[in-house]
Amino acid sequence: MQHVSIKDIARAAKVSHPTVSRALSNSPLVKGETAKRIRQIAASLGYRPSAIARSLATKRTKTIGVVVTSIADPFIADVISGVEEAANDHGYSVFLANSNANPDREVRVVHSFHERRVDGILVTASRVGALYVPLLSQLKVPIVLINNQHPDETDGFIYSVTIDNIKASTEVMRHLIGLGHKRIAYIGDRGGFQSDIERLAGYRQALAFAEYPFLPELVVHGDGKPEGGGQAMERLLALPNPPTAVFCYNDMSALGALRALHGHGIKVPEELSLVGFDDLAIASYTSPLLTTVSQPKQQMGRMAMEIMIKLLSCIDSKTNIKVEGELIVRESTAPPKF
Amino acid sequence: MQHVSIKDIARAAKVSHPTVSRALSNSPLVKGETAKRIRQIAASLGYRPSAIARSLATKRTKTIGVVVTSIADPFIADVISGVEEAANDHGYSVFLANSNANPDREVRVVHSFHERRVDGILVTASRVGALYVPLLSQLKVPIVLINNQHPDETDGFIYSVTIDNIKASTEVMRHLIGLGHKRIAYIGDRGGFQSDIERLAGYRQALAFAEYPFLPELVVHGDGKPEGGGQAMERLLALPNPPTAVFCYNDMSALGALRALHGHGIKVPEELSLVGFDDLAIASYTSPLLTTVSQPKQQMGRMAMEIMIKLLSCIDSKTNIKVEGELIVRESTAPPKF
DNA sequence: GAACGTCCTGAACACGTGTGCATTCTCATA
DNA sequence: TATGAGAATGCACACGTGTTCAGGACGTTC
Repeated sequence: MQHVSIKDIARAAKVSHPTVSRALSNSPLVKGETAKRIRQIAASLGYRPSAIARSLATKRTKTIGVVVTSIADPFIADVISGVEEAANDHGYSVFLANSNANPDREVRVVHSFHERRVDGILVTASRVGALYVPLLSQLKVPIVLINNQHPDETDGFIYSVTIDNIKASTEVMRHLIGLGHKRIAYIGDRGGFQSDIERLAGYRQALAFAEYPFLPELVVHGDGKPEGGGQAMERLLALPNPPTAVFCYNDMSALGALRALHGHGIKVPEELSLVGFDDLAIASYTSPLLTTVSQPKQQMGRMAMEIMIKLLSCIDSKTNIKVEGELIVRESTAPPKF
Repeated sequence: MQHVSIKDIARAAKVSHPTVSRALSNSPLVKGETAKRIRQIAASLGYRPSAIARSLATKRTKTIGVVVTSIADPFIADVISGVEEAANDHGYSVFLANSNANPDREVRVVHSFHERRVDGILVTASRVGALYVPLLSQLKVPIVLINNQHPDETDGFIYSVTIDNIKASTEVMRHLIGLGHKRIAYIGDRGGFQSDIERLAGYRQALAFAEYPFLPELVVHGDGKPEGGGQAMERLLALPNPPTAVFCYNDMSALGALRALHGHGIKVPEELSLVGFDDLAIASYTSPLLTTVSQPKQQMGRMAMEIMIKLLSCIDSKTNIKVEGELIVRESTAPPKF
């Protein structure tokens, strides 16, 4: 006999197993004295209830499936950290699965979650493509997206937590404009991510507000990674009239840009100002330290999980929560030199 | 009716539910023709078997619990990535839980895994304290440790995957000694981690082999994080005769050391050589690029999971697997200047 | 002393799947 | 045609928990 069951306890206590079940769930239906005795016996036998059997009976697994595009992404890792913590606090466990942005794998992951009868699904930073939404909705399970990278197809059953990209982006631009910069470039991402689109929108709004012209040649695209950021920066430097400040879609792009600048012997921030986005740990250890936008990553994960738990308790929640980023001014920005 | 069950299929196919069960598991006991018809009906009804019910019947959940000290640690995140991938490949799902090195939480996590009847438990980079081992062994479930930070208390039922710290460490030292360094310092960790002890042992072995004296003042302790690394470096710089090369317990410590050196205007590697350990992504984006030891992080995770799966298939496996690190020489090491 | 209400307990069943065993069906052989 | 073997199927139960309902024990009231 591998595990002790409530029947074993029942035998030892000379009662029936439903009584044990009730005693252990502190039901008022069982006499205090008996309940106490049963609980003592359960403890002495080292009883641990089977979540499996309980799930089968109650049709709730207290389990959340979390899909990530990559766990190795430090941004996502932080978010997951908050997700797991909140889940644990409420007695939920998380199934972690990464899709690697691979459609086949995404399908397998969702099927796996379905078979395991998760109570809800959390998706971080995914594009939730055409393929994905019907699959998910078919499960009839609450879904919360974190930093959704798709316009907005909430049919009412999809909830989300995202950062207010436009606001954060205009704040970055206000900072640069306030320092006196006039030729400000934007290094974006390539894939048409929603966050990229919004940050670019903020960039343009701020330019318009300051009555600066929007110059298409100052918007170039990387790939969200250092390689692409470096290449994008090279293209900016090759312009007849290069920018004096560059706002990058994310810190990884900024890292690549920084390396390219190092390679050209261009001093940051004396000759060129650089801003990132995300405030990854690495941003505090570059030289110069990177000015960037901090997102409350752990908190976003926690909020997403708490929305989920509310939904599962049938407490309705706000559909789309926007959190605010915070501009962290470090050493990579300064007034232009002339 | 939320989910379709094999009974629903049985009704539609006018057979009994055991026949459906057998047909869907490709049992040879059911006639090919009938099996095909049943599978078609199952597909058309969108049937997904309940892993819960199956687990209850078979007493195997195809589920692995993974305990980490922190998901936000980039090293661990990479390991987990390999773990999850291997698990997915074999039809297993992973429960992720972080302990934050908090004993209360550790206990809760293990209990949670126990109740969920996981088939096995994976622990990364944990100290597996006195509290922990009996708890885990009590579950009578295979356990695989990754980078275990505790001497060795494998009572036969604990398996592990670790890096060969001593070998990697002596290789680092051979590199530095080969460059001509004679005063080489070691910035260690504080907690008495096994990996720290072993890397220090490799340091001493290499010194002995080269017939250099071991100087206690050249061994200082940080905390495995940039702050501690920086402070440790400050102490080394304050010595009457500072080292010409510094070998750091890990990249995070090296990062802090590098900042301290920047602060003092000491050029790396011209005036002082610096080596890290782990080859975190960040090591490729510092300036200068950090010479360090690369560990096959994802692969280690994958191997650990594959050992686990072997164990669950009753195929015995090597108890302790050691993988080799690789010295990555980048820009932070050079011959001493005099 | 009977009727009634309250409090507690146990019997029976449900959840969805897997499996040992008995049973039926099919077909070839005697 | 009867018999047997072997293939195909169904019956019954198990897994561990929760829940509904019926019923027993006990005390109170008329």
